[in-house]
Amino acid sequence: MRIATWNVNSIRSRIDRVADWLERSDVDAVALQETKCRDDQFPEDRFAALGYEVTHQGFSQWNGVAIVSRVGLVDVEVGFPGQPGYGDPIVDEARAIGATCGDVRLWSLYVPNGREVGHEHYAYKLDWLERLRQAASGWLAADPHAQVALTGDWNIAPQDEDVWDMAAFDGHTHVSEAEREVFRAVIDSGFSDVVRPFTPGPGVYTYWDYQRLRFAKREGMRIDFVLASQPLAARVTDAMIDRQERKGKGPSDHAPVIVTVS
DNA sequence: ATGGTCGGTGGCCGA
Repeated sequence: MRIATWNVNSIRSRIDRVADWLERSDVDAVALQETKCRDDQFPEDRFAALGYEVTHQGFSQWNGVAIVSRVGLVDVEVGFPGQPGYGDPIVDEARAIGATCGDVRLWSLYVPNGREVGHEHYAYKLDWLERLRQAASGWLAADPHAQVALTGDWNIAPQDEDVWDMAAFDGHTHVSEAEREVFRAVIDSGFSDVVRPFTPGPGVYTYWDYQRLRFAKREGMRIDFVLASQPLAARVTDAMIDRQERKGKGPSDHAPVIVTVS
């Protein structure tokens, strides 16, 4: 079984590329982020034509998460228990959706960006991650054999080598100690990054800003992760970051991350 | 050269 995660930066503008990629990638279940559409705008028929079921949560042009699967898609959970909202008034955001695909409990997560250290959105990001950690920790406590994959755009570069130049990020989000601390706390709750062992750095990234020729200059960030519960991690036989998908006409600014599970 | 690009939108905001 092959599972993947991909921040597509608008599913409507990317659908042709995503469909082409699905056809040749032999991926069974994909978590998508930043679909940037409402449920009724999601191009479900394009996935159905390729033999994939879809579940999606999207309210507007912001955020939006989906799971696409050809190995079953059951027990859909929109949002995780305790997931915070944002804004004034506080409203729910489409940033998390879970489903069981095959025997894997797959989560598509779009962690809040944070905007600036000290910003209201930054506090929201930290709270969101801590709440996620609490929920995920609870799932493992309830079932030590749970096959859980927390996948998505985490908007955190956990190590210095996960950005091309730490000096460029001095004082910015994604690299702050508070963000790294809560990311480590998720790991310490019983998950592991199952991609890194197969894609060692430095200089290995999943995201490259559209601006300033970042991709051509190999100046990226590693912010998209597949964190697997230990029982699932033990089954992982391969992983890759499909950076080919960052090339060509009309790419997302993120590459898909693919994991092979025995 | 202190910007540079995308996406969705609607006459900017978010990334």
